[in-house]
Amino acid sequence: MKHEEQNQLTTTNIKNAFIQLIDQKGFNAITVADVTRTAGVSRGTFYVHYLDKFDLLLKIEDEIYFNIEKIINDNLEETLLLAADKDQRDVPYRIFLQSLDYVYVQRETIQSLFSEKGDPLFFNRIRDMVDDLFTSRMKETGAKFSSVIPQDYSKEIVINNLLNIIRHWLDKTKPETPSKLTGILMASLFLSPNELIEI
Amino acid sequence: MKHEEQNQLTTTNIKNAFIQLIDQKGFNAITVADVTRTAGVSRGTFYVHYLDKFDLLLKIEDEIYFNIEKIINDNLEETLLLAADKDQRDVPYRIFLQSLDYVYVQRETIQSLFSEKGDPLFFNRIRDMVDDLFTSRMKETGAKFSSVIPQDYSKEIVINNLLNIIRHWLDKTKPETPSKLTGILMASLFLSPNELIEI
DNA sequence: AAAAATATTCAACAAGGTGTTCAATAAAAT
DNA sequence: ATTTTATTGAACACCTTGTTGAATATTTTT
Repeated sequence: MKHEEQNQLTTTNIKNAFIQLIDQKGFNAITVADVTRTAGVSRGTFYVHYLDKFDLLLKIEDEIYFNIEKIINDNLEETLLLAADKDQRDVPYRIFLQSLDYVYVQRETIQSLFSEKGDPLFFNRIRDMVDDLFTSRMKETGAKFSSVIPQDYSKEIVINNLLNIIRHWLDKTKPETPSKLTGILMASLFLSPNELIEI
Repeated sequence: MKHEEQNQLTTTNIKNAFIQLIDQKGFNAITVADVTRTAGVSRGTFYVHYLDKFDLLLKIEDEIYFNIEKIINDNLEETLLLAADKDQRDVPYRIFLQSLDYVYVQRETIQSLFSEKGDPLFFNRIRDMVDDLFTSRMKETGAKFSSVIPQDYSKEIVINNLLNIIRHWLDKTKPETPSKLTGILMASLFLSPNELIEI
């Protein structure tokens, strides 16, 4: 086995063991010895690859974070090139669908990280990224938040609505297909809480 | 000083020191020695009152949890006694206002617990409580979630909308009055994300 | 083929936190 | 006057941490 392959194999084993342990006992309770025992490597090896368990967590999260960011950015750039009014309406739909396709593939890992046993800050980090992209997009298109209620609350509602739905989706044992959920997300944009309750 | 007063004083000092330390270094990084040093008591004393830092956290959270639960329950019971259709409409308004009055008084503590440095599970615990009360209330009144989108998503949106707004409120350096926020919460019930964005 | 670089293992280490225990002190309650 | 309660401070064994160094095996370079 080549050095690069060996390297790859070890870090993959460590990462898999780590996710497995998050589900079992939760991130906080994990020790480095737990991870190396589960991964079948020595404790010394762990410290060759990572500073500590936080560094390992960060590296797993970073990969997901930057992949999602790229998917959204690529879609936004494509849209700018077309610049026809008709195509602009598809933007959220396309972003939802392509992001969800990726999230669906990685759902076991993402679900573990998002869960109570995982890293609560990761959800916030993703939320802030979406928030930033959304905000700069609004500036570009000249859209503004309504002032029926204070603007910071409007923003909070719009962003959190989307991400809470996705988080709920990930928690389900039998999640809908990404395509189905994209439909739900699109529909949710036009529904008020009051309309979701029938008396 | 009487024994009971002394007891009270010590636990209060410990609790205050604990909240202060959550803001400073975050719950995870806190050691028992940190708490006792800040509170000005010996480490031995801490273990007389609490099992560990998790027990201390739980006791602080429990007080807030049960107070909020009581406020909501009292309002729901009152409403059942009146039973007139007109009064039923005020129910959410009264619950919001009275809950927020309490939350506002305790906002420093609650904000610390809800923050990234605090205990992310506490927000979920409050959310689940509100969810349970809301669900049983809907059964009593015969209300149902709409099926425009799957019902579990409808529920998710309604509950999270309210609690995310409150969390955002707590994060503000200059939060609105409880009365003002009650108005925002009531208005949010009739607004869809789409209506919150002006193109 | 020989030398150098890389990946891993194992054992040892000090440092720091954990939760327990116990003797000592002081004040309040009985 | 005696007992109960609250606190202190020190000592204890245990665990996890991150570091280090010597040993081994395999791959890469020369």
